[in-house]
Amino acid sequence: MLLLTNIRDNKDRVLSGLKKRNFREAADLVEAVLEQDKARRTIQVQRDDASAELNTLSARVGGLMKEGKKSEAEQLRAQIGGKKDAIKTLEDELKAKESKVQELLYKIPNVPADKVPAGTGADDNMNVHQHGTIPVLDEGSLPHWDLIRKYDIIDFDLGTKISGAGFPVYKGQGAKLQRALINFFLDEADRQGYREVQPPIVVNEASGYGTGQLPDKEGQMYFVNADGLYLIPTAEVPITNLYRDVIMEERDLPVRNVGCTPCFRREAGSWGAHVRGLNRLHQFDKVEIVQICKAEESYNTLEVMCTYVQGLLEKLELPYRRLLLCGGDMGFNSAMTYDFEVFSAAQERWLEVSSVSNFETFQANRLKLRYKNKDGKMELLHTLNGSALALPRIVAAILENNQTPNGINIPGVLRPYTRFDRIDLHS
RNA sequence: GGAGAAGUGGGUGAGUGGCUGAAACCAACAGUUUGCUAAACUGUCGUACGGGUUAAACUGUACCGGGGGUUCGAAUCCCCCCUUCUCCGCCA
Repeated sequence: MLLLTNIRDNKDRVLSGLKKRNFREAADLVEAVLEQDKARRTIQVQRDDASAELNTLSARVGGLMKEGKKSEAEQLRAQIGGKKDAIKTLEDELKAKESKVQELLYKIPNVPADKVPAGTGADDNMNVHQHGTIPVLDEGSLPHWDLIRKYDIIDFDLGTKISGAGFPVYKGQGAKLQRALINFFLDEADRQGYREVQPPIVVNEASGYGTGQLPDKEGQMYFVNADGLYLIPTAEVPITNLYRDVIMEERDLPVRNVGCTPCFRREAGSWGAHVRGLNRLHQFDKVEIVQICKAEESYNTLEVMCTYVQGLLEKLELPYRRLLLCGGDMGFNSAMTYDFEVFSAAQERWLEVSSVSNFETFQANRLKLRYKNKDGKMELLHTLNGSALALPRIVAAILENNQTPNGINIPGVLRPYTRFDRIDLHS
């Protein structure tokens, strides 16, 4: 959520920023917010004045009672009675205006950072870094959805039976590969100084609002009706919400947390040609890094997080590229996002395996996540997060890129974790 | 799930209808003193949204777990909800 004061004071900057998102309603929404806010302030002045008067009169009643001037007190009391309705009305109007302003603010996405290019979609993203060589596969090489069948390591049919489409069952070496990747990612993060956390994977409504999944993406989350809880779409939600309503000590900054959780995505109506196999699932595991830092450090932090993600991909020996997302392709909450894509050789496609974002104060404003700065003033912190990494597409790329006639080679860095070097038919 | 108790500022904790935005203590911050550290002393010490000002000063309202209600007036009384603790039950 944007800061109202920011919209008020920097309207033009906000508007030109939002333009990069190709967000058509921006101008109307900003106008509407400012208008409603102005009306709100007018009402607040009236309400405050009326309440002040009531408070003064009430105090006078108290004084008269004390002095024993009962009849005068009674008189005044009767006089006050009539004013209460007016205050009540103003109070209600104020609340209505406040929620109107709030509602509008919820609809305005974050303002992209200066460096973010304008654009409407994936074609306008900037390829800012590429690494590794695209493997050339032998004749007869298979896409991962065939490989998992051949080696019997991931089973979609079983998942469909017990849950539904998009809930695969990992078996044998497939399950071990998953576990190996998770441990590898967590160990790497640990080495970089991230604190490991295991948060709940269902969250309440307030948490959904805190990180911005609500009200925007309500339909994309699984919802446990009986308890009013949402299954998390990413560990970002619980881990960032750890800091909701928190005033940090400066000495405890920056906060660096890592967690691995299952992620649940309904992805309603998004099934199509490119979602076969592991490319898009309803449930998958992801290791997420989350940082909270001071405003002046956040873009440096974003860079550091990206470098870290690149290191992981290089250790896994996967060819990848790093994209700076254009305004039109960025998520609602983000001010700047880099996507990381690995090349999946049999599909001959780039697959997104990580998204690293700086939200600036967009989440912190909702979370009320602040610290007291040098001047003793409350200041919103910046939140960032990134996948490090999402499992399924990494698995897909490893399987496809490393396939040989004799089996699938496990990247060297994972072998201490898998305790096998190759996925083959005899295991 | 059943019974009881409790939720106050960064912390401990006082406060059962007006003089309480809230005592006291601790922590924190600034300063004085001291050869350093420590101690002592003095002062400051909530947040949000407004008004006001070039900026301040100054000033209004709201907030004592959350939401309603009673009252001229609520941290204080009433109702609902949430959370925590204790006991019982159940259970990986």
